[in-house]
Amino acid sequence: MVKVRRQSFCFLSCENPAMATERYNPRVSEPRWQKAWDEAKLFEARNDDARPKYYVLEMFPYPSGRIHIGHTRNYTMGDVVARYKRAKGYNVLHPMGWDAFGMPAENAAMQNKVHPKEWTYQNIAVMRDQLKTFGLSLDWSREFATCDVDYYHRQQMLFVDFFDKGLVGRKTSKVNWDPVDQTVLANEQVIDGRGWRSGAEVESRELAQWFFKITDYAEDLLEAIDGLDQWPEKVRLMQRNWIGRSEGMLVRWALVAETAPDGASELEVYTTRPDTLFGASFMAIAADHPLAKQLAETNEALANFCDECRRIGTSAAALETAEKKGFDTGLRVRHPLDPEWTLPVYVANFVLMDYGTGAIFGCPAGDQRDLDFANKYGLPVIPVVMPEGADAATFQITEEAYADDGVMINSRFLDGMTPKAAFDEVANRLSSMAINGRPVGERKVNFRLRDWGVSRQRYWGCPIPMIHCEACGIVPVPKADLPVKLPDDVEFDRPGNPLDRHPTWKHVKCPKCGSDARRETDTMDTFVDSSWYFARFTAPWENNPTDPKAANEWLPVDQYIGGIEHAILHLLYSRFFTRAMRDTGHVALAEPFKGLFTQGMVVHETYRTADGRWLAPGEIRIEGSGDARIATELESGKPVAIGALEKMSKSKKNTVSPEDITESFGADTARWFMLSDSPPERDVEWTDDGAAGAHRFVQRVWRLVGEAADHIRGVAPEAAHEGAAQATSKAAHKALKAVGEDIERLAFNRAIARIHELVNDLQEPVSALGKGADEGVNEPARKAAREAVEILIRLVAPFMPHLAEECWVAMGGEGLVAAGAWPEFDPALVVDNEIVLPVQINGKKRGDLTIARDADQSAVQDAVLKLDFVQKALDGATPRKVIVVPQRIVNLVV
RNA sequence: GCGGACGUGGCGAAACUGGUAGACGCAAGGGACUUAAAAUUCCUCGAUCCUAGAUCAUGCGGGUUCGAUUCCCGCCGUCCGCACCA
Repeated sequence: MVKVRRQSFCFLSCENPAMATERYNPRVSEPRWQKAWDEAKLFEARNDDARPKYYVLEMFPYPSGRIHIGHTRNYTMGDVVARYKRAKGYNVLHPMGWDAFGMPAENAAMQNKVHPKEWTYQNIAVMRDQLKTFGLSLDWSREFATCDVDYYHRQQMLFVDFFDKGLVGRKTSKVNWDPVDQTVLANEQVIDGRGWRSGAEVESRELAQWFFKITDYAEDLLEAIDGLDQWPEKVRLMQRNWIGRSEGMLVRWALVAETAPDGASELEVYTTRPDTLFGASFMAIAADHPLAKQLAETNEALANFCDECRRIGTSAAALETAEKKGFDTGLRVRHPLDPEWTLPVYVANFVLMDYGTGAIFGCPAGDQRDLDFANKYGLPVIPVVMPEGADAATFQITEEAYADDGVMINSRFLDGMTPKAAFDEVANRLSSMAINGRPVGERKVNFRLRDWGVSRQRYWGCPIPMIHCEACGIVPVPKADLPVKLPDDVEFDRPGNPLDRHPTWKHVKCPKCGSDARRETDTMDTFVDSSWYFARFTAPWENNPTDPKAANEWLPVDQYIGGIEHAILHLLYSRFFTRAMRDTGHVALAEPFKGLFTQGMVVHETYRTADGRWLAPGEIRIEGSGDARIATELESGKPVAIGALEKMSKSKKNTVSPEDITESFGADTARWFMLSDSPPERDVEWTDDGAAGAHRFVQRVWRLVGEAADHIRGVAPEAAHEGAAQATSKAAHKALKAVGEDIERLAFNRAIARIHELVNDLQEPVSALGKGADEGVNEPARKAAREAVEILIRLVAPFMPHLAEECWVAMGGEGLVAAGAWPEFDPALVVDNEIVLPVQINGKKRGDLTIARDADQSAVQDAVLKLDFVQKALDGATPRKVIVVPQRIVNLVV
């Protein structure tokens, strides 16, 4: 059988005289209803609406040029929630905007000689039109792009406020330099030693950078994760690990004077295991430690070793198994609890300068790295913790360190304690001792989280509103002088920052002293732009960054939907920003996103020719099915290898464009398909069969409604509580209850299954309406059918809003479905008076018992014992045990 | 290496706090309608055994329980995150 990729459909019913209904034509209907919603301004949220609010937001897109089918799944999920909540009576805010600054616009400028601004706004125009064909219930009146002067103006105001509040800093530090993009990257943007966007190997450079002091909030950002109970556990865990809190001590070790270089008298280390202090056998410092640098000046071998460590440091990913290496500096330190005991100081390649103090004490018995190191250099290994019940006299550590809980040994006054008690004992002793006027030991909480470097040496970003003055130092641009606008006349013929080489832009007068000064030419990391857009949506017309009243009413976002790839960066930055905005008076809350949902991707098979070219789905033909499928290239007729399901990407050409679907099947079909079958958090595979199946269902609903319409138009809807029609009403009300619950849980695939069931259940009663029985007798059936079909349309509406409107008209309904209320289910119709209880014998199902719902335990038991198959199984004996689980099951043990 | 998630028909999956395993859909096979196709519609569809019916089936091996896809222990596999964090 040959399958053609896309089928054409005749939209007129093809010559079936029994059914006069035309096929549903989305190409005509969809634009009509989009226009109707638009004209009614249905989705424009008002800030003065008294109804309870609901804020649903999908992560806004980068305007790369085309909307991707993967985007639309994300937006469809949000749209189902938005439409459902609107129907439930909420004042819903569901906005859309564009994450519009960033590198690709500059790349386009370099390659195609288009100005980044022009490129970006053109892309936005195209993508906006594409999005609109999906019939999303978005409030387009609040739309903005982060590259709008209006938006980045307010971002500069925030930057100045943060600066005044001490939340912005500037420091010279080692940064990750991306040699391809010629810019600095945050730690989070370096993945396996490579730039997250360019993929180039990142170099290490010293630069003066602007920082947001996210570490000021480290403790709070960590603790508040506990309260984010509507976030996926996975994301919460990832954030906890990223922040990486540890409790330990700073310990200052005195240097043995004869071995110390000029001016150095102590070595400060950070440790989480002061309890193992008596197991120490060496000190290790980072190659970049000041002491190492000082010693290297007069020790060439050491200098060489440090250089080697630095090189490994930058390409660490490949060297995960890198051997532990050290260099004995000759320096020695005194043990703080035994002045007679001195230890050697090494420079070691596994000690990081930017964690703790860049120096550690090595306890080989309790740490695998230290043990490897000690074994290599013949340093002593003294076990100080042994497992409970082991023998202290014989317990030894040779190849494997013991890092678990246990009992202290070989540790003088700590012997016999638990490590925890020993920790406290050592902490107390060291705290009360002094060295150079400071305590020898101090308790200290340390974080893995670093401050957020936001300087980027780029043009297409928000200018940092700061001025460098020789006399006054760093001076913020006065608010009255904001915005600092990007100049339009820039050249992209060379790498580097066009702002920096612009002839006039950076020359300004110092706002303080009036002398010649220089503008900051760095722009902000684009993650800054997306760290507060959700707040801006609450009052995008406001002159200040926010209207605090509006922001506080709308925020937090009730349901935020986006990709798992933002689990750390974007979400952590946004949580920081919200706190910083709180502390500068722009909002009154700390957590921006109450509910978070991370959706799966849309994936597609890949196709590749023998000579390695990727082919698009449209360039091939598939024959056969299952494992026997064979693909051939249309143009050449040559065989094509069918590859793995992968995230749709341009490079692999396995993309499906939204137009492919909307132009043939319509947006409703695409929306329905993308939410069917796969749970929303999982990936969904785009298949043509699946899309065609979804479209069949669109037509099926349309036919069902068309079939019913003639018989129920003008009939008042009313549920049937008795008689044959009751089954119809029960099916509808049960589905109504279930679908509502499923949408609340974002279980769209389950909701869709329930709607399928309802359509199956309604088919027979609807068909029966036409079979001309006496009108009086049919009246309850017609009323019940009317009600059930209305419920069906309401249930379908969040998923397939255009179809729902068209069906509503066919039924002679009034008003727009999109403006209508979600019906309420009748509790009496969702329970059955008679239930079917499965009956098990010894845990295996042997039959059913149909019995009144309210039958008590003994009645159930009596009825069960009378059942034929039970009597047969018992064969006259009495069961040893009868287990009756009310409303669930009966189990007999014989 | 550390941490986490997951593993159910040919496929996507469902099964609420332990209670009928496979709802719903896709694919497949067969029939009806049609000159024919499309569309529609009806039936079959986890495996094994000869039908009735039974037995076996939720990655593998154990355990707890009247009863386990669900809880516990140990393996195997897949995916994700972190990665010398002292």
